[in-house]
Amino acid sequence: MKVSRETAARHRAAIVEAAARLFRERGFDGVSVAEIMRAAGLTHGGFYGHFDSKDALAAEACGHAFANSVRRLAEGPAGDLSAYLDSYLSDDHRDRRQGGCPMAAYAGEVTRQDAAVQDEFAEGVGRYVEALAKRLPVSGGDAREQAITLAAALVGGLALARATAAGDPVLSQEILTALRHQLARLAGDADDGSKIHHKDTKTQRVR
Amino acid sequence: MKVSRETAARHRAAIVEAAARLFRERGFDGVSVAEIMRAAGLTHGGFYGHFDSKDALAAEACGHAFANSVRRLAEGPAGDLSAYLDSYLSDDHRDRRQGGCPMAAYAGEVTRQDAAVQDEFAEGVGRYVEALAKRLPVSGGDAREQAITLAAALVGGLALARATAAGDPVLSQEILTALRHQLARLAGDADDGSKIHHKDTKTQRVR
DNA sequence: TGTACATCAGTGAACGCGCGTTCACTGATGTAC
DNA sequence: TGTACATCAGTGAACGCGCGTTCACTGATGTAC
Repeated sequence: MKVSRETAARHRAAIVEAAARLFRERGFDGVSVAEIMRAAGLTHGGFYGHFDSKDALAAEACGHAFANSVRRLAEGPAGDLSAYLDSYLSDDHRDRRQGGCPMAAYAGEVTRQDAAVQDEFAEGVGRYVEALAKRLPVSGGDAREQAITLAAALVGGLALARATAAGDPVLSQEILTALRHQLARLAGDADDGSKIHHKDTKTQRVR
Repeated sequence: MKVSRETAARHRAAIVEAAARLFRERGFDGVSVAEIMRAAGLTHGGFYGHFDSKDALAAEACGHAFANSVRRLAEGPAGDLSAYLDSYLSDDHRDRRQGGCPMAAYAGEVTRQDAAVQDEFAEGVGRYVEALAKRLPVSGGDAREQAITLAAALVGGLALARATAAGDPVLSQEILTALRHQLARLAGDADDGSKIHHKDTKTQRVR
């Protein structure tokens, strides 16, 4: 049966929302269109009234996830990343992928997806790096290089902690702990040792 | 038709070899059993004479890839990782996934695979971290933490460079370059600036 | 060493299944008068 | 404002396809004598 335009718009948003969560939890190819529609409270047949294809939805869901992720990052205080890093490297972020970092969730399989998904992903990474550079306690051209390195360590660390969680839980935990320790020096928190911060941004240490 | 036991053993090895390459190139779920058998020069029907299931092959292929990866890492000189890092973060490694790092290839999808694959993966990560710690220019308990952080940055950096290669080739290149710059200070190469190496391993800098 | 036959690695057709996508249909919405 | 009807969002059965896996068959291997 037909529903009001307003309801239809809400349905469309619910589909994107459900897809963004399910895709991050189980991968693009691990979730069926029918499953997404069910999660949105609808039946699968109506899907193609909202989207041209599953690929088109994947691209939009990717953009949606990045928008949330970058907003959360940009909202924090400049010059102090410690709270953000601790939350990114938390057990909770490792274990509940649905609302988590789209880079850690999608990086491995985005190359096997539609070009539209790859475009959305690359744009998201660009915006994430930019937002991260702005929150670093350093500035200048070096901030961007540090932001890229920090992003890589976060994404790789979270991905490895997740991937080893079932096979070797102790190692998984050790990965998160090690990264929290080692990356804290980049975070710019005020409570660490005395002569750690140099005026020369190039001497910023990891440990 | 029947073949000699010797030939059959060679066939089995060829299947594992082909699987290890194809799985890294296109993911576990992106390659069919028939495709692997074709790559090994056989037909798909004979597969189940060698392996109980596709999952069982996936686990063995994962172990095979890690064995090669860890051997390559362990072969290099202790105290100088610069050549290894440059090769890990090269365009070639980004573009030819078939023989590349199993962590970067599998991390994203291993949680959706059989338990045997997850076990093999976790064990491989453990051996990789151990081998990497041995090659760091520092020692003691801190070496292990640094090895984990370095591994995370390498895996995350390579994964992000690959994932953005199609959508934003400039960003992809920038990621590799930034990591080569930033991680060089951990590599222990002799040709970098003067007062960079402290006796105190805890002051090892990333930049 | 040579022969006779049981073994079994490999072949290719066939299976059941879940997937993305299509389509005829339904009935509430929203427009034209 | 009220009525009549065209529109179109959502339903659920059906499609074609590729997948992992099974199986009857083939014929070279390798063993028993």
